[in-house]
Amino acid sequence: MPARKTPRPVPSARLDRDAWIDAARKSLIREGIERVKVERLADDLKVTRGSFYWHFKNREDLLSALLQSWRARNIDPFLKVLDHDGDQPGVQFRKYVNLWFSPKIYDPDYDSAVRDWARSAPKVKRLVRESDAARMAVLEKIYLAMGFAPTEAEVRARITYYHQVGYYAMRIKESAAVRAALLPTYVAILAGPVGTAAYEDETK
Amino acid sequence: MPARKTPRPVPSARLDRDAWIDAARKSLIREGIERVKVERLADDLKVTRGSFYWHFKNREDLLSALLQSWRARNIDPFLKVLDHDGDQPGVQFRKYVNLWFSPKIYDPDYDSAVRDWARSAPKVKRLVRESDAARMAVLEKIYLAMGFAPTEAEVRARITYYHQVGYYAMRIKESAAVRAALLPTYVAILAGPVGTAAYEDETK
DNA sequence: CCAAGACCATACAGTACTGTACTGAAAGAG
DNA sequence: CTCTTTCAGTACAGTACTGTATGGTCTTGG
Repeated sequence: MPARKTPRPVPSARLDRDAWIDAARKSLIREGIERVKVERLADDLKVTRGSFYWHFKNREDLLSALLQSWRARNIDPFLKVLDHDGDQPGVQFRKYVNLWFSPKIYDPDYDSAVRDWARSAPKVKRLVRESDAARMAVLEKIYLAMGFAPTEAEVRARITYYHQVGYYAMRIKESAAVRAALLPTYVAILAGPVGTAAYEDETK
Repeated sequence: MPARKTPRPVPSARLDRDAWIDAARKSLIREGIERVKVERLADDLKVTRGSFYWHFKNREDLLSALLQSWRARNIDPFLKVLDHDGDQPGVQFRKYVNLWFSPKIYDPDYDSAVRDWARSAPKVKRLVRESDAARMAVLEKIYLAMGFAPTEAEVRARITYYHQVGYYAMRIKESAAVRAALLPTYVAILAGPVGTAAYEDETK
């Protein structure tokens, strides 16, 4: 094992696996999985497909790598919200919601595109279903900690989560200002007086 | 669709435009627009593509016919909820929500599939955006009539509508019983005490 | 400097699709 | 019964893709 992998300042324009995966991700988001074609990606990257078949066994290989990259990137941040046991529910709620406003961490278009992909790919469908369940369970725990009764906590978690999925599925492009202006009303309706109080405590 | 065609008792197994559009719709819902191919549809319908190119100019012609059929089928019912001015807001709300539980009238999978299609087709994107705005405006009017303040009516309309889009985007398959059991809690959270009272008045 | 790997181009074979031109058959109107 | 319309099959040309085989060209460690 050569412990000395030179961290070089990009001397060559040559590609690695990640370059292809990245191109595939962009294409997936813009045009859907059925238009993620080896030939087109090669054109985008200004190389021939010869390069691709050196890095990947075939198209399927690329797609499963792409799916793994999505998993690593768009799921974990939501689960980590519960990591600090000392946090008040209001803080956890705020941390969770803030992720939806943090494009550097969480890319909702990527989520929507993978969700579309799941339509025709059972493997993808399974992974998306698991991810949704995991992220929704976090919300439900937060609502429970806020003091809502079990059924109500479940329904509030659903409404909050589905609402967010729907919002991004609709691909609305609103300014951050507009979203921020409506946020307090959202919190009041979804988290109730308890949530609002806790939320405001923490934003002071 | 002004003229009335002869109501024939299906003497021949021959196809008309609608047969192709119907096959296209099913394929769209199951596999996405990029897999709606003339060749595959011909296989499904057990004919050759010779038939297709008699009914349609080309593939694009089929797709735009498909989009029109979606529009006629999945938009109008929601707009008609406001037709009877005499209805109480609670009644209108119930009528609206009931559409989501009426698979014979409204097909949410069709909606989601068209929404996916919109990703890569600007024309579709525009139509979907208009449809969403129209259906959401109906909800907002209902909430206003219930007595909510403008901003709150807007946010409640958003939450309700996005939530529904999200629910169907996630392709959850729950029994009607489960959904019915949670419905009162949904109504209580989304429509508040006012909506609940009106809703219950009308379901007695 | 030079051999070994890492990366890319070229050429080929094959598949799935679109669209056009033409031919064939079957049903209803006269 | 024939003629026209309506629908479907056949044949062809062309495009966009996948995947394989093979050879070429840089880069780097020894």
